[in-house]
Amino acid sequence: MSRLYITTPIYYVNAKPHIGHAYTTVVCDVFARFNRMLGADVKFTTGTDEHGKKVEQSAVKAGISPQEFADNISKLFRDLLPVLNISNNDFIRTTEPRHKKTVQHFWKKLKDAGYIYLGEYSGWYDMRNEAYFAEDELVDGKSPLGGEVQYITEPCYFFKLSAFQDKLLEFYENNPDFVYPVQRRNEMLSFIKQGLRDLAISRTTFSWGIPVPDDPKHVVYVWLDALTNYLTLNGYPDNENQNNDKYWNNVIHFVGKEIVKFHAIYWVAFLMAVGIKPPKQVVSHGWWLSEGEKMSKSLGNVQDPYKYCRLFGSDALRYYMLRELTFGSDGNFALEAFIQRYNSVLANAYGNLCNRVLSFICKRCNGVVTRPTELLPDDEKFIGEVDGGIEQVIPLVRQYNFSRYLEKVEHMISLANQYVDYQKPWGLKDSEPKRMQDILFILAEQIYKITKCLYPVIPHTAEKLLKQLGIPYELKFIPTEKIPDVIHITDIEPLFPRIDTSDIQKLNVYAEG
RNA sequence: CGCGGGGUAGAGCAGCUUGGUAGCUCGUCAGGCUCAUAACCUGAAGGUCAUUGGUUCAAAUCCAGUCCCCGCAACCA
Repeated sequence: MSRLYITTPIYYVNAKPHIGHAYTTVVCDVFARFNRMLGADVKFTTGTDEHGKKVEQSAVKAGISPQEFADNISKLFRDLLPVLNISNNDFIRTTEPRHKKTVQHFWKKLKDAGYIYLGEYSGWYDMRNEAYFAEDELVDGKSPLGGEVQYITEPCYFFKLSAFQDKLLEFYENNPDFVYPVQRRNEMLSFIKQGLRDLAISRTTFSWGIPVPDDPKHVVYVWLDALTNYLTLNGYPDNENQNNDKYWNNVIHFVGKEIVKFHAIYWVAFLMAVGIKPPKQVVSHGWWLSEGEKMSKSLGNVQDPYKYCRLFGSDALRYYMLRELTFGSDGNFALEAFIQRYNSVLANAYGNLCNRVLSFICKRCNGVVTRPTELLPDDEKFIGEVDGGIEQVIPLVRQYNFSRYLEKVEHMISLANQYVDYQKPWGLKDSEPKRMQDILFILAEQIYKITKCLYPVIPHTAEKLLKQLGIPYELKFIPTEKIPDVIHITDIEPLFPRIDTSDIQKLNVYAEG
């Protein structure tokens, strides 16, 4: 059985979760569920990143301890998981003892390997942005980030990143698919080729962090701290030999485009330094704009995932996010587009298809249909097209092409609606009742297959439909999967009730309140 | 010569890596059906794929130039 270890980044607790966090998590969940359905043993993890100066400052501002502050926000991230129906296997907080232990162990390993040295960092320091700049980088006496700067010297541990330039290039050469998509890979390559400078990996200007072993004046740089979570979650250091670990041999890190560098360069170098195999792939996605503009707190247009789940259900949000965005690119999150997709695809095409077929079976066949003894050419054509669709869907998901995957499924739904219209079972109830029930059975079976395809994206509704069909959910997924020879249908209800588009304003008000 | 993304039917997007009938959703118009969540099905109109030039038997797709739009303080997937 193939194993897979899928991770979200751990989310920084400086602010509450927004639609972007939800997106990354949902993408991972869909990928995890799909692979499980194909028979993989999937470990899927997420969590929160809680150390660092910004959290410390925010806590001070809020008048509480950093730990309390982190507790509060971390809870919002954790509580979002069931709301989004996420199937993660673990949730980590960087403030947990198990993680502290891993980070300190990892640090010692890096040091023993000779890749950490004590030096000092001096330069123009932008207090607000916690970053040093060279003289020639300053703009009008301020940092390029706009903050006031002062010249300081601070003792600091460094990681010899410069020693990994050639090794990284070689690694990229040997693993052409390491960074997805290819544009991001090219960015990484040019970054490496520009020349890598040693990385400052400790801080002394604040204390909210994991103390450096044997030198507790320093705390570990947040990114080193955060990245190490992937090891903590895989049992390191108790499970010291990660290179023989089946999960570790198939790690896929899903990340937003802004943090590719940390995963695809720094993290790889850290792991190389201690002799642990780098991840298999870093997969990066784009950003959501909000109603056409960049999402930001100051613009007040941050999209709240809780709101959409409350209004339309998590399945609808999951579907919209995966279908709307071409994976890897930026896209626009808009209520109107959300409702349009919901109504046209989930309500009209899919929901109505299920409803028209199942209620027909209830009304005309007393809820029971049995497998036909023979198929007509039309039936075989239809079934063949659905099976063919499923075969196309699998590679699309493996290639992270979620929007085209759903487009394919939408096409399969359309084929089913065509089949209903063309076969006109309602015209056969008196003349050819046998043929009528054959048609309905075939439809029920294809609906089942289509629903299986949709399951990773809309797990809640998919289970509901299977229940209506009276078929227990099984994880396995075979393109030519068959349902039982006799189907009993009971308790039908619409899967996705139509949204009244004239009520958008009201919906907004309701959602805010 | 700052960096990056983008310009494809009325709107929003896919296709561009691996050149070869321009595709999807919505909208519009005209039919059909009546099982169904006023849903479904069929057909039609609508694109010189920003622009110029080049390569080629053939370019939305490759190459070069030009124009235009968006992002690049912080928060942050």
